[in-house]
Amino acid sequence: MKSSDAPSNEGRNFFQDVHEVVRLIPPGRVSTYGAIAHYLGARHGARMVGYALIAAAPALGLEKVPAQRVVNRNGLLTGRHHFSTPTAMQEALEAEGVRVENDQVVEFKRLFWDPAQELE
DNA sequence: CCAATGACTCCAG
DNA sequence: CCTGGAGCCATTG
Repeated sequence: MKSSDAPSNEGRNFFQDVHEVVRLIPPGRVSTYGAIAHYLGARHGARMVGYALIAAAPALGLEKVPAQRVVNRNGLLTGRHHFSTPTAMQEALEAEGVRVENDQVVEFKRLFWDPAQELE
């Protein structure tokens, strides 16, 4: 197994790790890609975390990954376009008690949940 | 195998 | 203060 043999064999481990952290996010809280990436070691870059959620998108019904609780560092719902509906992400957040205004999480800094800090 | 894209982040002007 | 460009790493074509 070198390059084109087992791409998702070990890679899936990374996704599963992201899924676990995202799943551990308490209701009414939000996290960021950078925080998750940093918790995993900040070696993969924040972008990979987003890709992990894309890979987790079909897993939303299987793994129950609350990707709506994951936003970018600005608290902006960058990935809402990847949801079933462009408002699904905001609706889900508001259902959790998180207010979203102009595609941005209100009091995001206060609702920010850092796995490396909370889980330590 | 090489090139392009992307749910991001940081640095510089 | 706000806008733009480069960096990073994995997935996809």
